Amino acid sequence: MNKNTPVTIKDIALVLNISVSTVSRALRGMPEIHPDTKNAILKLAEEMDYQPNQLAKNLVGNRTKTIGVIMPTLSYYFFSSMLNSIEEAAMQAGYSVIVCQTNESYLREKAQIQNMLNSQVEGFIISLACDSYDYEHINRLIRKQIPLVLFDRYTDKLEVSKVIVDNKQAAFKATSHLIENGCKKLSCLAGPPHLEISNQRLEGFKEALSSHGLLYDERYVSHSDFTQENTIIQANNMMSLAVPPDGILTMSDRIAFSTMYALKQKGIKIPEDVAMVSFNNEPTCMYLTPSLTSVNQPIREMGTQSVRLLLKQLESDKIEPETVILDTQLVIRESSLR
Amino acid sequence: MNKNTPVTIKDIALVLNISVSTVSRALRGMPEIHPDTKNAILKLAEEMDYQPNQLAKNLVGNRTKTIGVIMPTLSYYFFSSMLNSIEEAAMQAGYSVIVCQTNESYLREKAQIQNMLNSQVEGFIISLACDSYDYEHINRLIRKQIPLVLFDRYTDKLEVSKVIVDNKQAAFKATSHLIENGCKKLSCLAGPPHLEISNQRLEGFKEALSSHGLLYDERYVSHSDFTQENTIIQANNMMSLAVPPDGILTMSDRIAFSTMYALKQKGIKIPEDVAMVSFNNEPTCMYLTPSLTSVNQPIREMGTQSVRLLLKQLESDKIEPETVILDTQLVIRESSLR
DNA sequence: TTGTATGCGTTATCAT
DNA sequence: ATGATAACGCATACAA
Repeated sequence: MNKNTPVTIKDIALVLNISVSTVSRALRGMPEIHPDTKNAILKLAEEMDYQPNQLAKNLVGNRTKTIGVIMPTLSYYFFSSMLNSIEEAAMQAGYSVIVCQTNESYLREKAQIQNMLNSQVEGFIISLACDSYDYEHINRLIRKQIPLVLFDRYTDKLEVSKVIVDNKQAAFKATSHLIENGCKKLSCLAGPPHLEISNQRLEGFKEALSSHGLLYDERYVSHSDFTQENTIIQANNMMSLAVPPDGILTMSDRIAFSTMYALKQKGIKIPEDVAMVSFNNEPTCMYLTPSLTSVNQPIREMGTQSVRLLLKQLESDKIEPETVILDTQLVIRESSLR
Repeated sequence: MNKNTPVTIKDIALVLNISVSTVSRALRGMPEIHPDTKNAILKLAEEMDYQPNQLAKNLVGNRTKTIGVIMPTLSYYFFSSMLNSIEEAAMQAGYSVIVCQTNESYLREKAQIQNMLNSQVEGFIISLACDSYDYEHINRLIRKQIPLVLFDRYTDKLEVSKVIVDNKQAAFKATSHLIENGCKKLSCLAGPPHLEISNQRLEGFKEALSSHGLLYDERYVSHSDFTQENTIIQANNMMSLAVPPDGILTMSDRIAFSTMYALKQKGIKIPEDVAMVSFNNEPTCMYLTPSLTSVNQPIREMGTQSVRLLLKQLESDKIEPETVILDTQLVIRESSLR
């Protein structure tokens, strides 16, 4: 027996010598149907191991009840955890989810959105790739009136629904915490400069400095992608300044981990020589020595809200873009206390 | 303007007053077509922003060129990294990938496989959930002759293609390494007992003991799910034995991280009091203090091989199950050296 | 309660 | 080079 072609309602109808519509109705549990026929159909379907073809269903129904999720990567807890939360919320609403990773590539982002569109996803939840320097692909979605929500990696250049945290305020709190713990010379290892989220956090950093009477010095700010190699180089540069910083704010735990590694190699003590605060509060933070102080984002809530905003667009006839701004908590651990 | 229904080849045909078949041919770049008509069609398609409906294509073609990947979770580097590697290999072969996470639940595994099946995926790459205690859902795939590859979390109860590492040997090497570094009383924090992978590693652990003249003592072995709470309890129990272990083999970095955390709380020094070796070599291993010795699995290679085995089944008419066993490397770091 | 006919968007076979 | 028509698997309006 070769790759057997799947059994269809037609096959069932043929065997039972009835019409496909009757089979279709029975299988979907429609009311107006004779118990006997219904039972016969259900029994045979079971025996033949009938599986409905979702493609066909979706095609005729012109609905897929599927939402597409675009992630920069799934190799970081923040995003994979968001995915979990989105999936759960979506499932509760009767939607299923398909995901893809852009690996921070604009091209892949564009291509994947296109693919999902062709596969008839009904809406998108997107966190932009690092090098998404233009937004034409997103604008197309908007023009096509495809429901859409951005989270975390958003941009102000688009009029869309977003779920974000108050990044400026979070960075302000984090930086103030460093200052209050005695840091005088602060450095910021930021993310890519064209990421709005990065700039917002940098703003908060600056404001904290000035509101505590400290001077902002550009030489103490560097922009990194999230790679380990790059980050280590930048961290080392920073510590080689004539007056090295005594406190560092990193904008992602990924950056922080590499930085701590670099400092450790050089025998620089955390928090004694340099205090550190970071963003994301990945589980790894608590496993490090010293454990890492980090800004927690309410991942579960972000997932729920993203789905909520999307459903709102999905289920009503278009609606104003809406922005949900959630609170963060600074989770204080050893790396910033002295 | 309301949620505009997508433009189809029919719409294009209508506007140009030609037949849909001509449009279809032009769009697919078939040869026998007049340059003028072709250009007109392409131009209009562009203008109307036509997007082919993949559902319809797949339905008529009776192919989706899609493979389904079932992961226990994506929140661990090993699996999310495998996903990357699978995606890359699949893409090269012209297949796309859809993923889902079972969250270690048998029920979700079963349901998700069913969903993907209904969505006409052509084959599966699966790593079994922790509590997949029966394999009937997998057996159905086999009976239906759906191409299938298991990786990492496999079982010997199924005759299917697998991509795994030599777990017994890896555990043997890891354990021997501990013994050679002076450990006399070894403990093993294993995974769930019904996971073949867990048992294989336990075998290797035992063999290493006996081949070094050490006694195997069941009290020094515990089985944990991968949760932090559970692991911490078990680690603490282990250290409360009359003669606590001076070396611990953990079967996953997730278990190791929690264990190290527990030991740190109790002021137990690693590696001085207890040396540690683990499995998976997640990036976090190098960030810990002490850095964690861990068994590396060739993730990229595992992904490539999984796809290769799947393609083999996909593209020929059924083939004998094949098992690929890959080598591991023990990456020695501070946690095991003394 | 059941069957017939039509359509979902696309490809493919056969004519023309 | 182009068009008409059937088909993919299923749902549904309408008839019977």
